[in-house]
Amino acid sequence: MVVDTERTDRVFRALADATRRDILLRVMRGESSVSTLASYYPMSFAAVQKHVVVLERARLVTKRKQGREQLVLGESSAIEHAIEQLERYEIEWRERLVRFDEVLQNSLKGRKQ
Amino acid sequence: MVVDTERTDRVFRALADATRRDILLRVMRGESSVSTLASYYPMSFAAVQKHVVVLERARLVTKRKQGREQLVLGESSAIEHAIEQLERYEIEWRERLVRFDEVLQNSLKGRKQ
DNA sequence: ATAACGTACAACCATATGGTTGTAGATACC
DNA sequence: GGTATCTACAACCATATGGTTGTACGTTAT
Repeated sequence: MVVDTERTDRVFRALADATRRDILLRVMRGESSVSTLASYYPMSFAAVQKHVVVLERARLVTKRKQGREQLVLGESSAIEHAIEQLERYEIEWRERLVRFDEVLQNSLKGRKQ
Repeated sequence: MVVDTERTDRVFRALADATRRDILLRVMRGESSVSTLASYYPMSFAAVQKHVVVLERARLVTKRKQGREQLVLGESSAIEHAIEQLERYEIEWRERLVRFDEVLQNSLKGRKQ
């Protein structure tokens, strides 16, 4: 079950930065050129361009060339992948609660006897 | 809306490592001492202890002392926090699809006239 | 043709990260 | 008491990360 860790690593790593999360929100609302994105943040164009590369490698965004611009667009599948990963933990949690409940039930039965 | 970025950073950062994700799965199944956890991985006790600290700072796990052992337990609220964050992106995505659909509908109406 | 714009990428820097070994303090065992 | 176990933490190292500036190249505008 240690499949896909590379991808999962990259997705969570990409999401672990506030600037990248903000870029992602913007490009899920609609595609935007890299320089337009750069104009929103108090850092150099190169820094923003690097953030886009990180998002791209995590497959959270895609780019398409239009003239001299590179338009960045959010990709929903990677988000879904991340949510699926997290839901595994929720499932574990619920199963744990169920087991706890069983133990509780058994101990109550024990008392009644 | 730039609230809570520190916490979100820490949660995603903590999840961006396969060893930490595995530790998290184990301690959501049931609490475990740090040295027991360490026995599962091909690295030093100190390395695993550091991973636990990272999970702890992200509030993905809690510790409680029992004798000389420190028992680590998964915390569901941080996972839920992370899922909530990700669902924001899903919502953006759906809204984007709705807008796209509206544009499409309008262009179809336009043609009919 | 030349200037301006948008992008990519290299080189560099400071700091963070993930690992190591070693040391020291509590607690449990004999 | 003495020894083994569990944990925490410091010091260290190599590499990754997030930022910078500078350069090069293709595209658009004058």
